[in-house]
This record gives sequence, C-alpha cells and structure tokens, in this order.
Amino acid sequence: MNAIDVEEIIELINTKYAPLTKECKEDLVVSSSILMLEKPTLIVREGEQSNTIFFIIKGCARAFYLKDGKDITDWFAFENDFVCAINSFFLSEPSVHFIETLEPSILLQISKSDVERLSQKHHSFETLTKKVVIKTMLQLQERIVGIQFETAQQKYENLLQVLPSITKRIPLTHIASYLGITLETLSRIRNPRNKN
Amino acid sequence: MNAIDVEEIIELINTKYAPLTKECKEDLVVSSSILMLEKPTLIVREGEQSNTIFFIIKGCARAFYLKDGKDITDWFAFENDFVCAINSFFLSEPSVHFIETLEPSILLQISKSDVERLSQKHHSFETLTKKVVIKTMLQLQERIVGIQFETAQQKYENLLQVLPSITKRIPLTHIASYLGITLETLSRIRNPRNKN
DNA sequence: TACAGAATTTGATGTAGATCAAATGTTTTC
DNA sequence: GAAAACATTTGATCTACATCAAATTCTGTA
Repeated sequence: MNAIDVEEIIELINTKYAPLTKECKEDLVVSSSILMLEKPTLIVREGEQSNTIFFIIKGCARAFYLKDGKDITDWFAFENDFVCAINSFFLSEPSVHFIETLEPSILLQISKSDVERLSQKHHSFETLTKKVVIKTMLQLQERIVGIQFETAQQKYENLLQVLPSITKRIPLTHIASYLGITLETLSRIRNPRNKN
Repeated sequence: MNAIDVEEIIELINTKYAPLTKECKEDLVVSSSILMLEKPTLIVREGEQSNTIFFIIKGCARAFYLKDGKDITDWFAFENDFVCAINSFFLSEPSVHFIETLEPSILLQISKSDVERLSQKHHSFETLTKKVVIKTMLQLQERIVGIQFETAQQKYENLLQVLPSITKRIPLTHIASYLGITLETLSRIRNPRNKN
C-alpha cells in the first residue's frame, strides 16, 4: 500500500462535509494520524471509554453490542464515513458498543480532546462536526422509520435501497441483527423461491 | 397567562444547552418570537417545507407521519426541548412529518434563516445548535436500541424509564405507534391481570 | 486439494403480537 | 346533563417470524 497523504484526506473531508479555513486544516493535519489495519480489528471495546473518532479512508466497520450474549450490529460505516462510539465519545461514558473493522482498513483518527480543542478554536471546525452529527442524526431517524411497522422483507428492501451492495461486503448475520430479524428469516427472504 | 420574557427563556437555553455570548443573546432575542397556542394545533404539515425550529416553553408536541393512512408517532417533545421537522429543516426538503402540539402550549420559534445567520455569525450559537443535534442524535440511538429485539412489554417499560409520566400527558394510541406496537397490545400490557 | 470451521440454507414447530370486532369508559359539546 | 365523539379495554382468531435442529455450501489454510 502506498503512503497516505493526510492533507489530501483532509481536503476530501473539507469538500465532502464543510469547508475549513487554511489555519484549521493545518491544525487538523497535526492532530490526525493514520491507522492501517491489515486484519479485522476491534477499535473500540465495550466498557472502555473511547476518546477517538475515526474517518474511514478505505475499508468498513461496524458497531455492535451484546444483548443476552447475542451479537447485535447497530451501525455500519464505509469509505468517507466518520465513526465513533457516540455515547462514549459525546458523553464521556464507558462505551456500550464494540466497533470493529470488517476488512483491511485505513483510518484517520482524531482524539476527542483534539476535536474539542479544534471546535473551540475554529468556528469552521465546529461547523464541520455539526454537519457530521446532523448526517448521523438523519440516518438514525431514517432507520427508525425503516424498521417500525415494516415486514422483514420490507426492512431488507429498505436497506438495499440505501446500501445496494452491502451484501457483498457484510456477512448476513450482521445484516440480520442490524435489521432486527434472525439470520434464518433473512436467508428465506433472500431466496427467490420463497417469493409469494 | 402572563407575558413571556424572551430574554429569560434565552437565559434558560443558555444554561441548559450551551453558553452564548452577550452579543449572540441579543441577536437571538430579536430573531425569536413567541407562539401561544390555546388548542392542539398543527405547527408543521407534511409535504410543506418547514423552516422553523421550536423551543417548548410550556406544553408538549409530537411529530407523526402517515403510513398507509395510519398515524404513526415518531417523536415526543416536552418543556425545554427543541423540536422541528428534522429532514425538512436540515435538508430543505418537504417535510415527511406533521408536528402538532398536544396541550395548550407556549413555544419560542426561530426561522431557519435566522438559525443559519446566527450560526455563521456566532461561534457560540454554532456550539449551541451542535449540542441540540447531539442530544437528538443520542436519543434516536437510544430509541433504536430500545426497539430492536425487545418484547412489547420491554419496550413499554424502557419508555417509562425515560419518560415516567408520559401516560398522563399522551394518549395511548400515540404511545403505541411510537413503540411500534398496536393500541390493543399496549392496553393488554398495561393491564396487571395479564401479567404472566 | 482436502479438510476444518464458518456461513448460509432448509425444515418443522411454537408463539408474540397483529387484526378484526365489539363492548365499555371517558370527555367534550351544545 | 344527554348525546356524540373519542379513548381504552376485552375477546377470538390468525400469521409473520422466532426458535431449534440439521443439512449444505463456502472459504481459508495447511
């Protein structure tokens, strides 16, 4: 893998989320570091406080928690998404989630204290983080609408609308728990023979 | 009802959410107006663009949408909460939601253009709005965890944990659709005779 | 290229909660 | 304060999906 140009990544964030001032970008460069993970890796552990936000340059990740010992996926993140343990990061509590990469991944990481410092110092960075939070909020909202009063079939179709190629990258167990259905039901839904 | 002191309300927001500079507060006072609603009233209509955010001084409100003609509650807001049609407000799209007050209510309203102007002009206002969005995001997140893989009974108990007195203010139909269950099921859950 | 472990599919059965329908209780209004 | 409108409860039945169990297919590694 070639070397990663942090400045280039920050330019991408600048374009994709919100414009940053020159000074802010410079500050951000020195506050960011690159994480290269060859294998699937836990980057946030339940019970521990997580003071890092990650930007996915390459690869993907999922947040999950254990409910009665069962692994339940709560969030997927792909290229150009930010991901963090939101409860822990924003409320400084121990994380209820694990977060793991699901592919060899390249991440940009920024610490919470840097995020706070940059947010206070640079209005443009505050605007960026607000944009990221708004995006997440709207996705969560969409997700609730997509799971309430929907059949398993409809939930799956809703998901495919938003992430058409998700099944090529994510094992079905994780998709099933994300949708709030069992693996078996998902399998049956996907089998065209079972179409009514 | 006595006159409402806008400055006092803004002081409350300042304390409860994030500190604002003196200049920002002054700007906010002239951008805010009070809405007094004697009867339950629709304040956002589906299909229309909603460019207003409301702060509930007194009373409560719910956001809802129609799914196959059925009224589904998506959000409750009470005293000291901000409420708006988030898709419409943040994406400038026609609203998918209706929002209505459920009691005689007093609201502070601020237009989207004022919110944007204040956010650009005052770093402290950007911080305030970020805080509001973070709070909403975390509530949505909690809600998803509270509805996935839970029985109707558990969902109801989860809700009571967060809003113990909700049944005193909100009709059961709205609570039922908010939880993703039917009114009949909610009724049976609430009847102690049906305890296993 | 075989084999172990993981991922997915298929089958049989059980159940929580939906749906439909009607009764009862509670507000509002004139 | 009676009638109408609305909110909640109760009952009977039905169904989508869970659960449990086992077979099959896929995937990585030695």
